[in-house]
Amino acid sequence: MKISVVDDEPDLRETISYALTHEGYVCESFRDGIHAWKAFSQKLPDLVILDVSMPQMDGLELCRRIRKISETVPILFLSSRDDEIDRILGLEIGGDDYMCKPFSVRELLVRIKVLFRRQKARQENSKTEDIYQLGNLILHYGKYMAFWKDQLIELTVTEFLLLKILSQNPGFVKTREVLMNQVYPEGTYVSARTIDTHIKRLRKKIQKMDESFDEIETVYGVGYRYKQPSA
Amino acid sequence: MKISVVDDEPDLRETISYALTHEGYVCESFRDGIHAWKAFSQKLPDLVILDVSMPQMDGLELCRRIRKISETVPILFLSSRDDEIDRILGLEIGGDDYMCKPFSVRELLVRIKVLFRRQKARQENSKTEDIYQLGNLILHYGKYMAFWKDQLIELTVTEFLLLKILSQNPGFVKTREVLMNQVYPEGTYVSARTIDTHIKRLRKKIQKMDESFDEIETVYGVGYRYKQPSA
DNA sequence: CATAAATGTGGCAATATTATGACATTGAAA
DNA sequence: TTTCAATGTCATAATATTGCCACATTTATG
Repeated sequence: MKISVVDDEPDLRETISYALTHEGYVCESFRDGIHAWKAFSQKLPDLVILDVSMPQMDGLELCRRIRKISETVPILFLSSRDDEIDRILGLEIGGDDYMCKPFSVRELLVRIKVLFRRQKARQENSKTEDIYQLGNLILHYGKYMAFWKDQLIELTVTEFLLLKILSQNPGFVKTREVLMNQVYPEGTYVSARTIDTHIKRLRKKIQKMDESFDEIETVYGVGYRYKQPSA
Repeated sequence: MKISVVDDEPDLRETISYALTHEGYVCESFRDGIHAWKAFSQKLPDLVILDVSMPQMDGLELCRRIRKISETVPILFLSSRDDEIDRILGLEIGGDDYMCKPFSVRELLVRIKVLFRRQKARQENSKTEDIYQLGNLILHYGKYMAFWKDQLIELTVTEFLLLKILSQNPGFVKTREVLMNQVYPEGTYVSARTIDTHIKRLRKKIQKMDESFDEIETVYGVGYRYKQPSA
C-alpha cells in the first residue's frame, strides 16, 4: 500500500514517513501541491495525507484535482486550524477524514487503517460490472464468465485468464513466456508447452459451440495472438 | 435529531450539551453506562457520544450492547488515551469515530455532522425495503428470514448472512476471503474451509425443500456465486 | 521434396480444490 | 446445571484442473 504525504514542514513529513514505513506502508512525500500533482497525474497512491495550507498549491485545491481523477482514493487532511473542517469534510471538498495539528501519530495510523478498511468494504460491495467486449467475445471479469455470441463458455480460471490477456491486446502477439508470467504467480515454472495445452482446450471449448471460431491465431515461432476484429 | 452524551464528567456533559442544543439538536446526557442503557433499551437516540472509561458500565460494553440492538446508530467515542483506538474503531467494538480529550467542540460538531451525513448516505444506498427478492428467493433482512418458493428456510445467522451476501450480488463471484470478511467481525480468523461447511449446510437446507436448487455455484479456484436469474 | 523445428492433440497421471460427514467446542436458553 | 443448536475444524472422499508426454501434423527453409 502506497501512501503520499503532502506537507510543507520537513520535520512533519519525516515523522510521518518514518511511522508509515515502520508500519509496512510504502511512503512518498512532497513539499507542496505542485510537486505532488505532477506525480499524481501520472499515478495515484492508495491514500493521500494532505496539509490544508501550503505554499504554491494548497491542500484544498490539490484535493479538488485529485477528486476529478478519482472519487474513491481516501484523502486525510491535516490542519492547524479547526474552522475549515466543515468545508473539508463536506461534499464541496470531499475529504474523508481530518486531524488537527498537533496530532498523535498513533491516532493517525489508526485513522489510516480505518480509511483503508472503509475503502476495502466499498470495493467489495460495489456491484459495478467490468465488462469487456471485443467483437463476438464478451468477458465479465467480476463474474468470471465469458461469452461467445452470447453463449456462455465454460472456462477454468487459467483459460479465462489466457483469453483475457489475449483479447485485451487484439492484434498483438503474446509469447508463451509473457502469457505464463501473467497467468502464474511469480516463481512457478512450467514447461512452455503447457501454454499450448491450455490454448488447445480454450479453442476446443469455444469451437464446440461455434466451429468457425478462429480468433486465437498461432504465430509460428513467436506465440499467440487474438485476431483483431475487421470492423 | 436526538443525541445522547454518556460521560462521567459533569462539566464535559454540560459543555457538550450546551453546544449541541445550540446547534439545534435535542440532547440528553447520562453519567454512566447503566443509566444510559436503561434509557436506550427503551428508545435509541439518533447518535451516541460515549466516553470510553466510566464507572459502572464503561463505553465499550455499552457500545457492544447498543450494537446488538442497532448496527447503524452512529457512535462517537471520547477518550483520554489513544491506545485503544484500534479496538474501538475496529469491528470488534464497532465505533464510528473517535476523538481524543481534550478536543475542540467545533471539531466535535463537524464530526457529528459527518457521521449523520454518512448515515444518511448509507440509508439511501441500502434498499429501503426490508424485503429482497431474487427469483424464487425472498429475504426479510430485519427478521433474518429467508424463503424459497414461499417456503421458510430455517437458517442460522451465519447461513443467512452468506445467502444474503451471495444473492445480493447475483452473478458475481465472491471469494472465501470476501465472504469471511463480511460474515465475521474483523480480527476473527477461521479456516477458509469453514466457508465450505456453511455453504454445504445452506445448500442442504434448501435442497431438502427443493432438490433442484442449484443457485449457489462453485467457481473452482475462486469462490462461490449466486446464479443470475435467467430473466 | 526433404528435413528439422514448432505446434496440435489425445490421454493419463499428478495436483489442487471442494464436498461431506464426524466430532469437539462454544454459547445461549431452559 | 443440563440441553441443544450453532459453529469451527479435521480427515477423507469426490471432483476438477493441470502439466506433460508421445505422437501426429504443420510450417519454414534449404
